[in-house]
Amino acid sequence: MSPAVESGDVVDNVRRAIFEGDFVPGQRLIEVDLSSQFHASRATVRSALVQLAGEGLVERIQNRGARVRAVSLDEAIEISEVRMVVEGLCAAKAAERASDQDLATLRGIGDDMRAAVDGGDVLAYSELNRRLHTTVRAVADQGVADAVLDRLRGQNVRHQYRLALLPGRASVSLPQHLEIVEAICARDASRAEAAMRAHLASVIETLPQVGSPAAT
Amino acid sequence: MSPAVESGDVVDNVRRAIFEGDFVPGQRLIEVDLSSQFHASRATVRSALVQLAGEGLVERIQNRGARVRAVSLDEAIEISEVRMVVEGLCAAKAAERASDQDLATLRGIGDDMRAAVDGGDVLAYSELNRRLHTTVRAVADQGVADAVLDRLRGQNVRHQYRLALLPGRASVSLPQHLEIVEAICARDASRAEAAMRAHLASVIETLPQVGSPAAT
DNA sequence: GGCGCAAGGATTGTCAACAATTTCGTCCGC
DNA sequence: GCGGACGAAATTGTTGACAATCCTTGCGCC
Repeated sequence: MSPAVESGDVVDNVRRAIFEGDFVPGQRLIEVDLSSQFHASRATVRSALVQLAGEGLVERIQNRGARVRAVSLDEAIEISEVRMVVEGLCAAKAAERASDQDLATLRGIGDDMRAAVDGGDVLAYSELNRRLHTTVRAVADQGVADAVLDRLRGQNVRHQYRLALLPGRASVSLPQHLEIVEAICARDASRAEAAMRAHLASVIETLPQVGSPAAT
Repeated sequence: MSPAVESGDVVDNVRRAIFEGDFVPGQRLIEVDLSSQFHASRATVRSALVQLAGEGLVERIQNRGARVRAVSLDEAIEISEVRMVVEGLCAAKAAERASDQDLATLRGIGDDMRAAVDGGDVLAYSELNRRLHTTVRAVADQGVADAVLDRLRGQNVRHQYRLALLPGRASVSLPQHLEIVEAICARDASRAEAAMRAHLASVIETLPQVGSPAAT
């Protein structure tokens, strides 16, 4: 059916299209095209583009339209540096605030990670990686940090994604992940922060190897 | 004159109005009112509100319009916690990257701060405070961190502002500021980070004393 | 007197048309 | 052959009107 589409949907659709690579970095986003593609009015699309520009996913230039923002390797590194300190903060908060239930969840993720690496299941490990970071942030219950991280993650999904597929990456990051879990379970805030920072520092070191992301 | 007003101007005008207290937290921002006040079309105002919502200055609810976002004390603390770690990162980067010229500038600010506190010039000290943080960020040359901090600062200007006026605050923060300068001048990244974090931790501790900001 | 409820006003969301700007191809002069 | 001016096409920016939604107010009913 020709769907009735409201404002928020267009934002979500375009965002998802960018994440999934349907719109590649640098690609022009022309308002009429999007409006026909998503069955929304041009005003709706326009508003969506303004919002996405605010999220840093889209670059808008006066009278010249919008395009998918391309993040350079240098910028991806800067993003990861900020992530490092903010996720470090979250880890510290998580160590302070985690309930017994939370700790059990974290330990479970750690165990599953070990199993995934043992079994050579890269995909499962990647998913667990995502879940560990998400859980730490949830436990930290730090809304501002969470919002900042969401923004930053959106901007370099492409770099992140390629990182997980590097051969041998898992065996490097597994002990780091386990150390994060242990530190939080020990309710040692500064150790948890240090562990998270060490992990992300290692990610940053690895980033140049994956290089600038090309098309899918 | 009835001025021709373009999109970006409305954003700037509304942002400034919020900063200067012309629009108080919680106040509704009605599109037609703003469009007549700033001599812009409603679509332009609308776009500006979407953008400001992205900056966190304005809260927009579906079909209910926009209002100036009120940040609670709790949220101000969270914001400052994130600032603490990100400015810490900037301080560390600044220590690594500062040129001799930069160091001279920082030392100059430090000296002026000492003088301002000696002379009891609270206003000058407040301005120097702002300049020290700005300079550190500039020297760090970390665009992403800079953008994050800009966003965060915009959200709690009101809290920040009141903090500087607390009696006796300057004598507490002066040595912290000087330690930041010294650490950067010693090109000691981790010491600089620690100094910056200690300073902002002290700010966070002080925040509850200023309380929730009332109207001007 | 309090409560559900409908009508009215106020405000936002959406749309289509128009104006302004940029971009790109073409043609002319050199 | 090459550079610059001209013009058409493409695209964005703006405007006014209309539709949808929410809030308020006043009325009837219990």
